[in-house]
Amino acid sequence: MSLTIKDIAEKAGVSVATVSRVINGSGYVSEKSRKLVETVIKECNYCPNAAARSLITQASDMIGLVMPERVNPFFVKVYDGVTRKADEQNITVLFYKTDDDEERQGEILKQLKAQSVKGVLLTPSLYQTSATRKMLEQMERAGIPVVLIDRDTEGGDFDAVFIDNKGAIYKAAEQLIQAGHTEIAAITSPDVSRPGTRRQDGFYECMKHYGLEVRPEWVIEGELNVESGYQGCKVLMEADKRPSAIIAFSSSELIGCVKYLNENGFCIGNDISLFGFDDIGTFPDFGLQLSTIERPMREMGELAFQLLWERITSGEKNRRSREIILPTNIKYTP
Amino acid sequence: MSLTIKDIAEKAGVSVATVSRVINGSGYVSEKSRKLVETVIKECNYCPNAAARSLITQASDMIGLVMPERVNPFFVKVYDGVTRKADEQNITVLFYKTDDDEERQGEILKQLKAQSVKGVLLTPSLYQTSATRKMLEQMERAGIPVVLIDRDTEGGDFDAVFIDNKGAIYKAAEQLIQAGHTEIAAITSPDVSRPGTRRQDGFYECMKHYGLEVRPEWVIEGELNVESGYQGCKVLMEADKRPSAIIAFSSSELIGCVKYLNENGFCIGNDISLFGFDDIGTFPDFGLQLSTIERPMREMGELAFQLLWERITSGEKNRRSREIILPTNIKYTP
DNA sequence: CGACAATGTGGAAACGATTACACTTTTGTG
DNA sequence: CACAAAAGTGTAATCGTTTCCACATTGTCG
Repeated sequence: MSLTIKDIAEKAGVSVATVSRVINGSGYVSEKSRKLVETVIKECNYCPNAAARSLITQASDMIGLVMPERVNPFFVKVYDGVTRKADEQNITVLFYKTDDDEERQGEILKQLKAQSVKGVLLTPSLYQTSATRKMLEQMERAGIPVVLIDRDTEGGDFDAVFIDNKGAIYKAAEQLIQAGHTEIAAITSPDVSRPGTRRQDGFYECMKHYGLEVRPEWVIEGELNVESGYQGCKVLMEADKRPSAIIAFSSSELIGCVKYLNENGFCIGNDISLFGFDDIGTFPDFGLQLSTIERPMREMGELAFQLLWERITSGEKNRRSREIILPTNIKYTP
Repeated sequence: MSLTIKDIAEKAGVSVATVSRVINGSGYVSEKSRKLVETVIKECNYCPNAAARSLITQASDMIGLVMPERVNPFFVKVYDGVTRKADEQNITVLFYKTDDDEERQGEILKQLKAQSVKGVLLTPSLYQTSATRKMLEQMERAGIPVVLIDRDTEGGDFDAVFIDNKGAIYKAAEQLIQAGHTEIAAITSPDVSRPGTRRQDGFYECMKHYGLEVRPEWVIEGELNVESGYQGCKVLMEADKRPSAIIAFSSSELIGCVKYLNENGFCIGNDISLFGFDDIGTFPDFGLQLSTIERPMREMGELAFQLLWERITSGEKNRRSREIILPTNIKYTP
């Protein structure tokens, strides 16, 4: 159908081997041949067939990025970071979502291996079965490095990039305490995931450290969505005793709080202090007086890619696995 | 390295042809052989090499999605729509960004062709040179269908999905007029792109239709970013004669307006009415009284994929090219 | 000048799948 | 029961590259 290397060879009056050498810049090629072949290639707008090349070299110029979701702002920004660095190396990123479905995740990994990707960046699904384990082992054996993002996996020691979720909530609570707050409530994220439990740890640890009581009725279990933030906030504000500050453990819950407070005539930053994660935009732009915890999401993606790239290029040396824990940044608005 | 079809054939005691037939569900295979091969495949977790398959069939299970940016909320949502539908067909989407660079765009298209993608979804870069034209022609000839998204291209008639940008601004202005506004200002988007000019058309047309004057100093040229919205709003509000309503032609400019108005103590919806595109979240959640134009971005991606898919599966029949113009949805908040 | 390295080139064997073709066995039909 | 059609199987060619190897040419040095 399309032009092949053979056509180019014929047009240039050389052998396919020579054309190949020109394309890959390998082996000996005379200046004359090189120039000749190059002009023919340009003229014909020839582009070597990726499949054929991949088949013989047992490699491709792709990596896989496997995450639970695709539109969630957190993952979008991580994706952005990854592609920024990947673009630099002319690597194509295959972005797959698992919907936190283990089965699906296994299939995706299998497919990625079939595509001969150079490596895989993975945010493992919450619950783990053997399917993934099996595939990860196979990738390992096939020399396809894996780097984890944001979530841990049991067994297998991989390079990984995490966010300091515990420290984030700790710092947020500390900030509030230092500003004089003692009655602090939390709308948590579910503790099925590591990030979730770490955030809870941070909260309890900070409160304990400063000798403050954690009222059980002031710890509301959120569900990572706007609605649960709204309802949680409602419960807190309608209680006999109101907290003076609320920490929302996710951006959706934070928005839920904002929504409730706005609808019910509370003045944020005055009637109640709000703290939360911010994946959305910049709240101050909207005239909202609340404090946020900022996670370096893009940087996370960039680092993950770099870790992976080192593994890919270093060829199995350097076998101790590295774990990077990125600090968050507090934007405090009194 | 990995298991090949040959290994499976040996283990199952059949020929590679039979294994291949089982995998592809083609040709005659006895029930006995089928079961046997299937269990061996499952046992070994075998997955056929994508490159080899692609090489012989001259096809892949991928399509290309080529857009100016990757993190812009508009494109993210279109991407979401595309992948939703693509997932259903087990198609992998290669998402490339051009940065509105023609050169780059040409390279990407070339690469996509090298990958034997099944089709391409494209939002062409603003300025067009011959590189893209050349590649599009080549794709056409190679039987790779192309569907345009959001932006037009000169020459070549492709299937396309657009948003009714003219109607959007027209309806917005109309809404304001019917609510009694006569002094309406606009912060436009640059008229280098089709969507940009169409929006301007809508504004002028509506004002003309209702016999209202368009004051030149009330039409500020924005630049699709927060800063230009902020500055534009500032100019409008500091003028001797203030408009009673502002239409921002993009979401970033809208945020810029909100920011300026908040910082300077204006009450949105009271001192001034605001209308704009909304790619961000839902402003009412943040307690903001402003009206927005909602574009069906995800639907746009879904439709674009469907158009492409029909082209891919229908094999060159149905050659009149279709153009879909999607209506926007006005969320008016008095 | 002869030997040996360095440089340049092309032929042909891979890579791992699909599939046309030939062949054997089973089934169906009058 | 004969004979055609249908069902089942395997061999080998093929896709478009890369790369090993053999070979030819040139340059260098004792």
